[in-house]
Amino acid sequence: MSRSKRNELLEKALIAFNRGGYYAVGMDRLVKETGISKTSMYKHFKTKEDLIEAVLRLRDEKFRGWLVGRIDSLAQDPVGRLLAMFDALDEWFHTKEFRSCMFIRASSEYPDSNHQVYKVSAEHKRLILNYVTGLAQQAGVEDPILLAKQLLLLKEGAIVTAHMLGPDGVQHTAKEAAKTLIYASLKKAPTPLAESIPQSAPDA
Amino acid sequence: MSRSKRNELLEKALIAFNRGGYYAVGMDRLVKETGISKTSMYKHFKTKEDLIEAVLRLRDEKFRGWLVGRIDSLAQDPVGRLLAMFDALDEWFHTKEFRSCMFIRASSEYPDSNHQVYKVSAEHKRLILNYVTGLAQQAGVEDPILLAKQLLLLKEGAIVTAHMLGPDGVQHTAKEAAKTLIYASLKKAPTPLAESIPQSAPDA
DNA sequence: AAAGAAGTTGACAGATCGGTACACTTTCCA
DNA sequence: TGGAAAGTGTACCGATCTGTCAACTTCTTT
Repeated sequence: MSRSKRNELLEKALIAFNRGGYYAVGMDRLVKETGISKTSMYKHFKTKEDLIEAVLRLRDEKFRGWLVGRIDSLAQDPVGRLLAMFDALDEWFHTKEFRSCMFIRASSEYPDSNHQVYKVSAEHKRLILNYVTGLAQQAGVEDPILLAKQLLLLKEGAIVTAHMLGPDGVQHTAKEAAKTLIYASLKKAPTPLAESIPQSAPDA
Repeated sequence: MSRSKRNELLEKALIAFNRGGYYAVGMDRLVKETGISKTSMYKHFKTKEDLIEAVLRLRDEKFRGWLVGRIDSLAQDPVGRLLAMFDALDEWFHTKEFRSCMFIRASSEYPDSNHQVYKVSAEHKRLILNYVTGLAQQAGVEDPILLAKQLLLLKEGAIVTAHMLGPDGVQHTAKEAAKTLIYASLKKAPTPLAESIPQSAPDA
Protein backbone atom coordinates (compact mmCIF):
# COMPACT_ATOMS: atom_id res chain seq x y z
CA MET A 1 0.00 0.00 0.00
CA SER A 2 1.42 3.37 -0.84
CA ARG A 3 2.12 5.62 2.09
CA SER A 4 -0.55 8.07 0.94
CA LYS A 5 -3.16 5.31 0.66
CA ARG A 6 -2.25 3.98 4.09
CA ASN A 7 -2.53 7.43 5.61
CA GLU A 8 -5.84 8.00 3.91
CA LEU A 9 -7.11 4.74 5.37
CA LEU A 10 -5.95 5.66 8.86
CA GLU A 11 -7.43 9.17 8.69
CA LYS A 12 -10.80 7.91 7.53
CA ALA A 13 -10.79 4.95 9.90
CA LEU A 14 -10.07 7.37 12.75
CA ILE A 15 -13.16 9.37 11.91
CA ALA A 16 -15.30 6.24 11.63
CA PHE A 17 -14.11 4.77 14.92
CA ASN A 18 -14.49 8.08 16.74
CA ARG A 19 -18.03 8.44 15.55
CA GLY A 20 -19.28 4.90 16.06
CA GLY A 21 -16.90 3.04 18.36
CA TYR A 22 -14.29 0.36 17.77
CA TYR A 23 -16.46 -2.72 18.09
CA ALA A 24 -19.55 -1.23 16.54
CA VAL A 25 -17.74 -0.21 13.36
CA GLY A 26 -16.88 -3.37 11.41
CA MET A 27 -14.59 -3.89 8.45
CA ASP A 28 -17.40 -3.79 5.90
CA ARG A 29 -18.53 -0.43 7.28
CA LEU A 30 -14.91 0.78 7.07
CA VAL A 31 -14.77 -0.23 3.42
CA LYS A 32 -17.88 1.84 2.75
CA GLU A 33 -16.68 4.87 4.67
CA THR A 34 -13.05 4.88 3.49
CA GLY A 35 -13.49 3.75 -0.08
CA ILE A 36 -10.52 1.44 0.39
CA SER A 37 -10.89 -2.25 -0.29
CA LYS A 38 -10.71 -4.86 2.39
CA THR A 39 -7.93 -6.63 0.56
CA SER A 40 -5.83 -3.49 0.70
CA MET A 41 -6.50 -3.09 4.39
CA TYR A 42 -5.40 -6.63 5.11
CA LYS A 43 -2.29 -6.14 3.02
CA HIS A 44 -1.07 -3.57 5.49
CA PHE A 45 -2.73 -4.56 8.74
CA LYS A 46 -2.73 -8.16 9.83
CA THR A 47 -5.93 -7.77 11.85
CA LYS A 48 -8.63 -5.24 12.61
CA GLU A 49 -7.03 -4.66 16.00
CA ASP A 50 -3.70 -3.86 14.34
CA LEU A 51 -5.57 -1.23 12.36
CA ILE A 52 -7.14 0.15 15.53
CA GLU A 53 -3.70 0.33 17.13
CA ALA A 54 -2.32 2.23 14.14
CA VAL A 55 -5.29 4.60 14.27
CA LEU A 56 -4.64 5.26 17.95
CA ARG A 57 -0.96 5.95 17.28
CA LEU A 58 -1.93 8.43 14.58
CA ARG A 59 -4.45 10.05 16.91
CA ASP A 60 -1.83 10.28 19.66
CA GLU A 61 0.59 12.02 17.31
CA LYS A 62 -2.00 14.44 15.96
CA PHE A 63 -3.60 15.23 19.28
CA ARG A 64 -0.42 15.80 21.22
CA GLY A 65 0.99 17.80 18.35
CA TRP A 66 -2.12 19.96 18.26
CA LEU A 67 -2.33 20.32 22.03
CA VAL A 68 1.28 21.39 22.50
CA GLY A 69 1.12 23.77 19.53
CA ARG A 70 -2.18 25.26 20.63
CA ILE A 71 -0.95 25.75 24.19
CA ASP A 72 2.24 27.35 22.92
CA SER A 73 0.27 29.82 20.85
CA LEU A 74 -2.17 30.59 23.67
CA ALA A 75 0.42 31.32 26.32
CA GLN A 76 4.13 31.89 26.59
CA ASP A 77 4.97 31.35 30.25
CA PRO A 78 4.76 27.96 31.98
CA VAL A 79 1.97 28.90 34.37
CA GLY A 80 -0.01 30.44 31.53
CA ARG A 81 0.51 27.28 29.53
CA LEU A 82 -0.73 25.03 32.30
CA LEU A 83 -3.93 27.06 32.33
CA ALA A 84 -4.09 27.38 28.57
CA MET A 85 -4.37 23.62 28.33
CA PHE A 86 -7.97 23.95 29.49
CA ASP A 87 -8.69 26.64 26.92
CA ALA A 88 -7.33 24.38 24.24
CA LEU A 89 -9.38 21.46 25.51
CA ASP A 90 -12.49 23.63 25.47
CA GLU A 91 -12.02 24.30 21.78
CA TRP A 92 -11.93 20.55 21.22
CA PHE A 93 -14.97 19.96 23.45
CA HIS A 94 -17.04 22.28 21.30
CA THR A 95 -16.19 20.68 17.97
CA LYS A 96 -18.95 18.58 16.51
CA GLU A 97 -16.60 15.60 16.29
CA PHE A 98 -15.98 15.56 20.01
CA ARG A 99 -17.03 12.26 21.59
CA SER A 100 -14.83 11.96 24.60
CA CYS A 101 -11.24 10.80 24.17
CA MET A 102 -10.45 7.99 21.73
CA PHE A 103 -8.01 6.55 24.25
CA ILE A 104 -10.48 6.57 27.13
CA ARG A 105 -12.92 4.85 24.83
CA ALA A 106 -10.34 2.37 23.58
CA SER A 107 -9.43 1.37 27.13
CA SER A 108 -13.14 1.09 27.87
CA GLU A 109 -13.83 -1.20 24.93
CA TYR A 110 -10.59 -3.12 25.54
CA PRO A 111 -10.34 -3.08 29.35
CA ASP A 112 -7.82 -5.92 29.63
CA SER A 113 -4.48 -4.40 30.62
CA ASN A 114 -2.60 -7.06 28.66
CA HIS A 115 -4.24 -5.95 25.44
CA GLN A 116 -2.20 -3.90 23.01
CA VAL A 117 -5.01 -1.41 22.39
CA TYR A 118 -5.16 -0.75 26.14
CA LYS A 119 -1.37 -0.38 26.32
CA VAL A 120 -1.26 2.17 23.49
CA SER A 121 -4.00 4.11 25.24
CA ALA A 122 -2.17 4.09 28.57
CA GLU A 123 1.04 5.18 26.85
CA HIS A 124 -0.76 8.19 25.39
CA LYS A 125 -1.81 9.28 28.85
CA ARG A 126 1.71 8.85 30.19
CA LEU A 127 3.10 11.03 27.43
CA ILE A 128 0.63 13.80 28.22
CA LEU A 129 1.48 13.52 31.90
CA ASN A 130 5.18 13.83 31.05
CA TYR A 131 4.51 16.98 29.04
CA VAL A 132 2.46 18.60 31.79
CA THR A 133 5.06 17.63 34.36
CA GLY A 134 7.63 19.45 32.24
CA LEU A 135 5.46 22.57 32.25
CA ALA A 136 4.95 22.29 35.98
CA GLN A 137 8.70 21.99 36.51
CA GLN A 138 9.29 25.08 34.40
CA ALA A 139 6.62 26.87 36.37
CA GLY A 140 8.72 26.39 39.47
CA VAL A 141 5.96 25.03 41.66
CA GLU A 142 6.70 23.29 44.93
CA ASP A 143 5.78 19.78 43.80
CA PRO A 144 5.60 19.70 40.01
CA ILE A 145 4.98 15.97 39.87
CA LEU A 146 1.99 16.15 42.19
CA LEU A 147 0.61 19.26 40.49
CA ALA A 148 0.99 17.70 37.06
CA LYS A 149 -0.91 14.60 38.19
CA GLN A 150 -3.62 16.78 39.66
CA LEU A 151 -3.97 18.80 36.49
CA LEU A 152 -4.18 15.54 34.59
CA LEU A 153 -7.06 14.43 36.81
CA LEU A 154 -8.80 17.69 35.99
CA LYS A 155 -8.09 17.18 32.30
CA GLU A 156 -9.44 13.62 32.20
CA GLY A 157 -12.39 14.60 34.34
CA ALA A 158 -13.12 17.51 32.03
CA ILE A 159 -13.09 15.23 29.00
CA VAL A 160 -15.46 12.69 30.51
CA THR A 161 -17.76 15.37 31.89
CA ALA A 162 -17.86 17.31 28.63
CA HIS A 163 -18.95 14.13 26.86
CA MET A 164 -21.47 12.94 29.42
CA LEU A 165 -22.95 16.18 30.73
CA GLY A 166 -22.19 18.54 27.85
CA PRO A 167 -19.19 20.82 27.25
CA ASP A 168 -20.64 24.11 28.47
CA GLY A 169 -18.99 25.40 31.60
CA VAL A 170 -16.51 22.56 31.88
CA GLN A 171 -13.58 24.73 30.85
CA HIS A 172 -14.40 27.34 33.44
CA THR A 173 -14.82 24.75 36.18
CA ALA A 174 -11.56 23.03 35.36
CA LYS A 175 -9.55 26.18 34.79
CA GLU A 176 -10.65 27.76 38.08
CA ALA A 177 -9.64 24.60 39.87
CA ALA A 178 -6.32 24.55 38.05
CA LYS A 179 -5.68 28.16 39.06
CA THR A 180 -6.33 27.36 42.67
CA LEU A 181 -4.03 24.36 42.60
CA ILE A 182 -1.25 26.15 40.73
CA TYR A 183 -1.51 29.21 42.95
CA ALA A 184 -1.41 27.08 46.09
CA SER A 185 1.60 25.22 44.80
CA LEU A 186 3.38 28.44 43.84
CA LYS A 187 2.77 30.02 47.22
CA LYS A 188 4.75 27.21 48.78
CA ALA A 189 7.42 27.06 46.08
CA PRO A 190 10.93 28.01 47.20
CA THR A 191 12.03 29.31 43.79
CA PRO A 192 12.22 33.03 42.86
CA LEU A 193 9.74 32.44 40.07
CA ALA A 194 6.96 32.36 42.62
CA GLU A 195 7.65 35.95 43.59
CA SER A 196 6.08 37.14 40.38
CA ILE A 197 2.71 35.87 41.60
CA PRO A 198 0.56 38.48 43.42
CA GLN A 199 -0.13 37.62 47.04
CA SER A 200 -3.87 37.70 46.35
CA ALA A 201 -6.21 34.91 45.35
CA PRO A 202 -6.39 33.81 41.72
CA ASP A 203 -8.55 35.93 39.42
CA ALA A 204 -12.30 35.42 39.78
CA MET B 1 -39.43 -14.33 35.30
CA SER B 2 -39.53 -14.31 39.06
CA ARG B 3 -38.07 -11.28 40.72
CA SER B 4 -35.24 -13.31 42.19
CA LYS B 5 -34.36 -14.80 38.80
CA ARG B 6 -34.44 -11.38 37.17
CA ASN B 7 -32.19 -9.98 39.86
CA GLU B 8 -29.81 -12.90 39.50
CA LEU B 9 -29.63 -12.27 35.77
CA LEU B 10 -28.93 -8.57 36.27
CA GLU B 11 -26.26 -9.22 38.92
CA LYS B 12 -24.45 -11.75 36.78
CA ALA B 13 -24.84 -9.72 33.59
CA LEU B 14 -23.37 -6.73 35.42
CA ILE B 15 -20.25 -8.75 36.25
CA ALA B 16 -19.94 -10.02 32.69
CA PHE B 17 -20.35 -6.60 31.08
CA ASN B 18 -17.96 -4.99 33.54
CA ARG B 19 -15.31 -7.56 32.79
CA GLY B 20 -15.60 -7.79 29.03
CA GLY B 21 -17.51 -4.76 27.72
CA TYR B 22 -21.05 -4.31 26.42
CA TYR B 23 -20.47 -5.07 22.75
CA ALA B 24 -17.84 -7.74 23.28
CA VAL B 25 -20.07 -9.79 25.57
CA GLY B 26 -22.86 -11.33 23.47
CA MET B 27 -26.06 -13.04 24.49
CA ASP B 28 -24.64 -16.53 24.10
CA ARG B 29 -21.76 -15.61 26.40
CA LEU B 30 -24.29 -14.22 28.90
CA VAL B 31 -26.21 -17.49 28.84
CA LYS B 32 -23.01 -19.33 29.70
CA GLU B 33 -21.97 -16.97 32.45
CA THR B 34 -25.38 -16.47 34.08
CA GLY B 35 -26.81 -19.94 33.70
CA ILE B 36 -30.07 -18.37 32.61
CA SER B 37 -31.59 -19.35 29.30
CA LYS B 38 -31.88 -16.96 26.42
CA THR B 39 -35.62 -17.55 26.31
CA SER B 40 -35.92 -16.34 29.89
CA MET B 41 -33.84 -13.28 29.16
CA TYR B 42 -36.04 -12.32 26.23
CA LYS B 43 -39.15 -12.84 28.30
CA HIS B 44 -38.14 -9.96 30.52
CA PHE B 45 -36.00 -7.80 28.29
CA LYS B 46 -37.15 -6.94 24.82
CA THR B 47 -33.61 -6.44 23.50
CA LYS B 48 -30.00 -6.79 24.61
CA GLU B 49 -29.86 -3.03 25.00
CA ASP B 50 -32.87 -3.09 27.33
CA LEU B 51 -30.90 -5.55 29.43
CA ILE B 52 -27.85 -3.28 29.39
CA GLU B 53 -30.02 -0.36 30.49
CA ALA B 54 -31.42 -2.39 33.37
CA VAL B 55 -27.91 -3.45 34.37
CA LEU B 56 -26.83 0.19 34.42
CA ARG B 57 -29.81 1.17 36.54
CA LEU B 58 -28.93 -1.58 39.01
CA ARG B 59 -25.32 -0.50 39.02
CA ASP B 60 -26.36 3.13 39.61
CA GLU B 61 -28.45 2.11 42.59
CA LYS B 62 -25.80 -0.10 44.10
CA PHE B 63 -22.90 2.24 43.48
CA ARG B 64 -24.55 5.38 44.77
CA GLY B 65 -25.91 3.49 47.73
CA TRP B 66 -22.47 2.16 48.53
CA LEU B 67 -20.73 5.49 47.95
CA VAL B 68 -23.06 7.50 50.17
CA GLY B 69 -23.02 4.86 52.88
CA ARG B 70 -19.27 4.49 52.76
CA ILE B 71 -18.73 8.23 52.88
CA ASP B 72 -21.14 8.53 55.81
CA SER B 73 -19.21 5.93 57.72
CA LEU B 74 -15.83 7.46 56.90
CA ALA B 75 -16.65 11.00 57.94
CA GLN B 76 -19.35 12.88 59.79
CA ASP B 77 -18.89 16.50 58.82
CA PRO B 78 -19.56 17.81 55.29
CA VAL B 79 -15.96 18.81 54.59
CA GLY B 80 -14.74 15.46 55.85
CA ARG B 81 -17.28 13.76 53.63
CA LEU B 82 -16.19 15.64 50.55
CA LEU B 83 -12.68 14.36 51.18
CA ALA B 84 -13.80 10.91 52.22
CA MET B 85 -15.29 10.43 48.79
CA PHE B 86 -11.74 9.94 47.49
CA ASP B 87 -10.94 7.41 50.20
CA ALA B 88 -14.05 5.48 49.26
CA LEU B 89 -13.13 5.64 45.58
CA ASP B 90 -9.67 4.36 46.38
CA GLU B 91 -11.15 1.25 47.98
CA TRP B 92 -13.04 0.64 44.77
CA PHE B 93 -9.96 1.32 42.59
CA HIS B 94 -8.06 -1.41 44.39
CA THR B 95 -10.68 -4.10 43.98
CA LYS B 96 -9.86 -6.71 41.39
CA GLU B 97 -13.15 -6.02 39.63
CA PHE B 98 -12.30 -2.39 39.02
CA ARG B 99 -12.26 -1.55 35.30
CA SER B 100 -13.08 2.09 35.20
CA CYS B 101 -16.70 3.18 35.57
CA MET B 102 -19.47 1.23 33.87
CA PHE B 103 -21.17 4.48 32.93
CA ILE B 104 -18.07 6.03 31.41
CA ARG B 105 -17.65 2.83 29.45
CA ALA B 106 -21.29 2.70 28.44
CA SER B 107 -21.16 6.25 27.11
CA SER B 108 -17.96 5.32 25.30
CA GLU B 109 -19.46 2.27 23.61
CA TYR B 110 -22.73 4.12 22.95
CA PRO B 111 -21.49 7.68 22.24
CA ASP B 112 -24.69 8.88 20.57
CA SER B 113 -26.41 11.28 22.97
CA ASN B 114 -29.85 10.21 21.70
CA HIS B 115 -29.20 6.64 22.79
CA GLN B 116 -30.92 5.40 25.95
CA VAL B 117 -27.76 3.76 27.26
CA TYR B 118 -25.95 7.10 26.99
CA LYS B 119 -28.84 8.89 28.70
CA VAL B 120 -28.89 6.51 31.66
CA SER B 121 -25.14 6.99 32.00
CA ALA B 122 -25.43 10.77 31.95
CA GLU B 123 -28.23 10.64 34.51
CA HIS B 124 -26.01 8.67 36.87
CA LYS B 125 -23.37 11.39 36.70
CA ARG B 126 -25.98 14.10 37.33
CA LEU B 127 -27.19 12.29 40.43
CA ILE B 128 -23.68 12.06 41.81
CA LEU B 129 -23.12 15.75 41.08
CA ASN B 130 -26.34 16.58 42.92
CA TYR B 131 -25.18 14.61 45.95
CA VAL B 132 -21.77 16.27 46.04
CA THR B 133 -23.38 19.67 45.57
CA GLY B 134 -25.47 18.95 48.63
CA LEU B 135 -22.36 18.13 50.64
CA ALA B 136 -20.67 21.28 49.39
CA GLN B 137 -23.68 23.36 50.40
CA GLN B 138 -23.63 21.83 53.86
CA ALA B 139 -19.91 22.54 54.06
CA GLY B 140 -20.69 26.22 53.70
CA VAL B 141 -18.20 26.95 50.98
CA GLU B 142 -18.35 30.14 48.96
CA ASP B 143 -19.51 28.60 45.72
CA PRO B 144 -20.82 25.08 46.41
CA ILE B 145 -21.97 24.54 42.85
CA LEU B 146 -18.56 25.35 41.38
CA LEU B 147 -16.72 23.36 44.03
CA ALA B 148 -18.97 20.35 43.52
CA LYS B 149 -18.33 20.43 39.78
CA GLN B 150 -14.62 20.67 40.40
CA LEU B 151 -14.64 17.74 42.79
CA LEU B 152 -16.60 15.81 40.19
CA LEU B 153 -13.88 16.53 37.64
CA LEU B 154 -11.35 15.18 40.10
CA LYS B 155 -13.52 12.14 40.73
CA GLU B 156 -14.00 11.33 37.03
CA GLY B 157 -10.35 12.02 36.34
CA ALA B 158 -9.35 9.75 39.19
CA ILE B 159 -11.48 6.92 37.82
CA VAL B 160 -10.07 7.17 34.32
CA THR B 161 -6.52 7.54 35.56
CA ALA B 162 -6.79 4.63 37.98
CA HIS B 163 -7.94 2.44 35.11
CA MET B 164 -5.45 3.62 32.53
CA LEU B 165 -2.34 4.30 34.62
CA GLY B 166 -3.00 2.13 37.65
CA PRO B 167 -4.71 2.97 40.96
CA ASP B 168 -1.65 3.58 43.11
CA GLY B 169 -1.25 7.16 44.20
CA VAL B 170 -4.44 8.37 42.52
CA GLN B 171 -6.31 8.80 45.79
CA HIS B 172 -3.53 10.87 47.29
CA THR B 173 -3.27 13.06 44.19
CA ALA B 174 -7.01 13.65 44.03
CA LYS B 175 -7.52 14.13 47.75
CA GLU B 176 -4.71 16.69 48.05
CA ALA B 177 -6.22 18.60 45.18
CA ALA B 178 -9.66 18.39 46.78
CA LYS B 179 -8.26 19.71 50.06
CA THR B 180 -6.72 22.66 48.29
CA LEU B 181 -9.93 23.46 46.46
CA ILE B 182 -12.15 23.05 49.50
CA TYR B 183 -9.79 25.06 51.68
CA ALA B 184 -9.59 27.85 49.12
CA SER B 185 -13.37 27.92 48.84
CA LEU B 186 -13.83 27.95 52.60
CA LYS B 187 -11.38 30.83 53.09
CA LYS B 188 -13.61 32.93 50.91
CA ALA B 189 -16.85 31.65 52.35
CA PRO B 190 -18.97 34.24 54.22
CA THR B 191 -20.59 31.69 56.53
CA PRO B 192 -19.56 31.12 60.19
CA LEU B 193 -18.80 27.48 59.41
CA ALA B 194 -15.59 28.56 57.72
CA GLU B 195 -14.24 29.95 60.97
CA SER B 196 -13.69 26.43 62.20
CA ILE B 197 -11.00 25.97 59.59
CA PRO B 198 -7.44 26.78 60.78
CA GLN B 199 -5.86 29.70 58.94
CA SER B 200 -3.00 27.47 57.83
CA ALA B 201 -2.64 25.44 54.68
CA PRO B 202 -4.34 22.03 54.39
CA ASP B 203 -2.54 19.09 56.01
CA ALA B 204 0.53 17.84 54.16
C1' DA C 1 5.84 -0.79 -24.00
C1' DA C 2 6.04 -4.06 -20.65
C1' DA C 3 6.52 -5.86 -16.23
C1' DG C 4 5.80 -5.43 -11.54
C1' DA C 5 3.41 -3.30 -7.72
C1' DA C 6 -0.67 -1.82 -5.76
C1' DG C 7 -5.33 -1.75 -5.50
C1' DT C 8 -10.37 -3.26 -6.53
C1' DT C 9 -14.31 -6.28 -6.81
C1' DG C 10 -17.08 -9.85 -5.57
C1' DA C 11 -17.49 -14.17 -3.65
C1' DC C 12 -16.57 -16.99 -0.06
C1' DA C 13 -15.52 -19.44 4.59
C1' DG C 14 -16.44 -20.16 9.14
C1' DA C 15 -17.88 -18.02 13.15
C1' DT C 16 -20.75 -15.16 15.81
C1' DC C 17 -24.39 -11.97 16.33
C1' DG C 18 -29.29 -10.83 18.29
C1' DG C 19 -33.47 -12.73 18.40
C1' DT C 20 -37.37 -16.40 17.74
C1' DA C 21 -39.72 -20.80 18.06
C1' DC C 22 -40.98 -24.93 20.06
C1' DA C 23 -41.07 -28.92 22.85
C1' DC C 24 -40.07 -30.00 27.12
C1' DT C 25 -39.17 -29.65 32.44
C1' DT C 26 -39.59 -27.56 36.86
C1' DT C 27 -41.80 -24.70 40.14
C1' DC C 28 -45.66 -22.63 42.25
C1' DC C 29 -50.24 -22.24 43.94
C1' DA C 30 -55.14 -23.11 44.53
C1' DT D 1 -53.25 -33.12 42.48
C1' DG D 2 -53.37 -30.64 38.51
C1' DG D 3 -53.05 -26.57 35.95
C1' DA D 4 -50.67 -22.39 35.21
C1' DA D 5 -46.52 -19.96 35.33
C1' DA D 6 -41.80 -19.84 34.75
C1' DG D 7 -37.83 -21.60 33.02
C1' DT D 8 -34.68 -24.69 30.00
C1' DG D 9 -32.46 -26.52 25.94
C1' DT D 10 -31.87 -26.82 21.30
C1' DA D 11 -32.38 -25.56 16.77
C1' DC D 12 -32.96 -22.12 13.78
C1' DC D 13 -33.22 -17.53 11.21
C1' DG D 14 -31.21 -13.73 8.78
C1' DA D 15 -27.64 -10.69 9.34
C1' DT D 16 -23.10 -9.45 10.29
C1' DC D 17 -18.53 -10.43 11.73
C1' DT D 18 -13.27 -11.00 10.47
C1' DG D 19 -10.46 -12.59 7.21
C1' DT D 20 -9.11 -14.92 2.59
C1' DC D 21 -9.03 -15.73 -2.28
C1' DA D 22 -8.93 -15.17 -7.22
C1' DA D 23 -9.48 -12.61 -11.18
C1' DC D 24 -9.19 -8.38 -12.66
C1' DT D 25 -7.85 -3.17 -13.19
C1' DT D 26 -4.94 0.68 -12.45
C1' DC D 27 -0.71 2.77 -11.39
C1' DT D 28 4.28 3.08 -11.34
C1' DT D 29 8.78 2.19 -12.83
C1' DT D 30 12.25 0.68 -15.93
